[in-house]
Amino acid sequence: MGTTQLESVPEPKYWHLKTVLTEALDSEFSVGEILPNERDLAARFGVARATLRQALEQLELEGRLQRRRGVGTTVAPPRVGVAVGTAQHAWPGGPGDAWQAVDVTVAAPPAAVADALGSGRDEAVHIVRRTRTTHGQPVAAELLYIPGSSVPDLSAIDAPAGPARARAVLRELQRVDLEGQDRAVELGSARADDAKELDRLPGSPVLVVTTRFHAAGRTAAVSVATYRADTCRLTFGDAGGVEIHEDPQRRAS
Amino acid sequence: MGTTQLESVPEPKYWHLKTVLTEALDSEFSVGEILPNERDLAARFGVARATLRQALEQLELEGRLQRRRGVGTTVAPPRVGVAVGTAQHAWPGGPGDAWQAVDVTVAAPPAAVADALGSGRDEAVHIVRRTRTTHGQPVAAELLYIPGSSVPDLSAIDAPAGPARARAVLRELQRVDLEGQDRAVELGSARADDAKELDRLPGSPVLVVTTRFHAAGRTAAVSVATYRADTCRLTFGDAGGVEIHEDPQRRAS
DNA sequence: CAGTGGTCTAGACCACGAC
DNA sequence: TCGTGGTCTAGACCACTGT
Repeated sequence: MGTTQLESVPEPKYWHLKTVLTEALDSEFSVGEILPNERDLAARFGVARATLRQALEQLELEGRLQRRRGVGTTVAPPRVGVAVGTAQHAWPGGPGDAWQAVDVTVAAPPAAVADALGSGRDEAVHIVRRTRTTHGQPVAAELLYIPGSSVPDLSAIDAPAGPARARAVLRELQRVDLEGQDRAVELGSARADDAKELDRLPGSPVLVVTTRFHAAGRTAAVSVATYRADTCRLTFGDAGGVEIHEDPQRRAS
Repeated sequence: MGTTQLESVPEPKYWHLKTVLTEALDSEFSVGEILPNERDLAARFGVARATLRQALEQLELEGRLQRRRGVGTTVAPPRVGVAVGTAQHAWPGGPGDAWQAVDVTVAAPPAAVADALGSGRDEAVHIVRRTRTTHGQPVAAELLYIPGSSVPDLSAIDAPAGPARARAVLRELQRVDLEGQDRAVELGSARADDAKELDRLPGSPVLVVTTRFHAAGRTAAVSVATYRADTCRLTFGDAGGVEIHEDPQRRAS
């Protein structure tokens, strides 16, 4: 008898749906095109709307679709390559920095950040909020934690709250000798405040990039940047080169 | 009257649930502990099981929970820091490499990889499969695409299919002068084959690390590595230093 | 076998965007 | 006001794990 494993592991419907939709996206749709609404699509495929949504959610996670409440579902453009590893050994806010300062506050950081900074858990630090855009679209929101000991001359600053004051704090930072930095990338979900900056719903998947800046033999600042996982591909260029513009996981047609 | 935005934006139930569960995890549960099953939890919170699951899914995405069919839901240990940026300017398979070769085949790569290699879309390349484990747990699966032109002396290899032959191909690679490499990280979902290696369900979120190796003025190899997003934090150490062991997004208690 | 998480259904109502 | 995606319900059955 044929021991060829035939249908012995039935594929979930949403998984099969995803495959079908992926192929349709590759061959029959162009970037920006609007798909039929979820109720129509579900009816067309003969499944419940929840099942159809499970497939759409995965495609959105993979950056193939973009869904907006009140508008519809559109075919997403290829992910944008966002340089993260460039300008190594440079403080944030230096020349060529891709970020835009928003404001600065003084408050106690999250416990994990306080530990990284080696400061007390209730010790207040400067918290600079910055955003990053590419092609006019917001791609990342950042919180930059700077202990007062890293910017000693801040007392002279009299800029009012807002971007001007944030930039003033960053300018002070440039005066310190930066010895090195290290980074970590992990998956997270957008907090309410970040989601707002990124024009996404809270809970959307984000790539969290944590950078520690070392100076004077200790951690002088910590940056926690959240990038939109649906639209971004983080690039770490060790050597100059052209960007990969297509999803390497995407199968050959 | 009071323009203080009071409850004008009601929080979704699953979002509130997630907050409550997060706090409970922080204060009342320890790593490895088993949570009540989904039906009981849903009843306890007075919501439908689907709503409860929406909260659990996000917590799993954030690496706080681990769910296994037929077993239950457990409190996940903190994410493992996995070094990705170390041993720069070294071919895969060199000394100190954390990967384990599984086998090697010859086939045409996905279109995106073929483009990166500058080879024809139907041109076959060597495809080395490798896996990576930490603390006994599988954390990543890799496909390494090597054009025949990068390993010219392969004809002499007579190792049988399997790990031995894969290692032989990698050994040939070491003979070429590596000029540089660049990397990209993005969010993806596990294909069926990778999911199996990673002991996860197909579609699970993964961090896809694409590395291009440059030699002789061209791209000599491309690696596509998929890391379990739930258990891994990818580290790019530019400077020696201690790892951050806690989730920096996690709020202070 | 019993118990768990995974999939699926057929509805309902809500929040948002555009007109 | 209308159409969209987002949330939620109360069930059902399936696939897997351990005993």
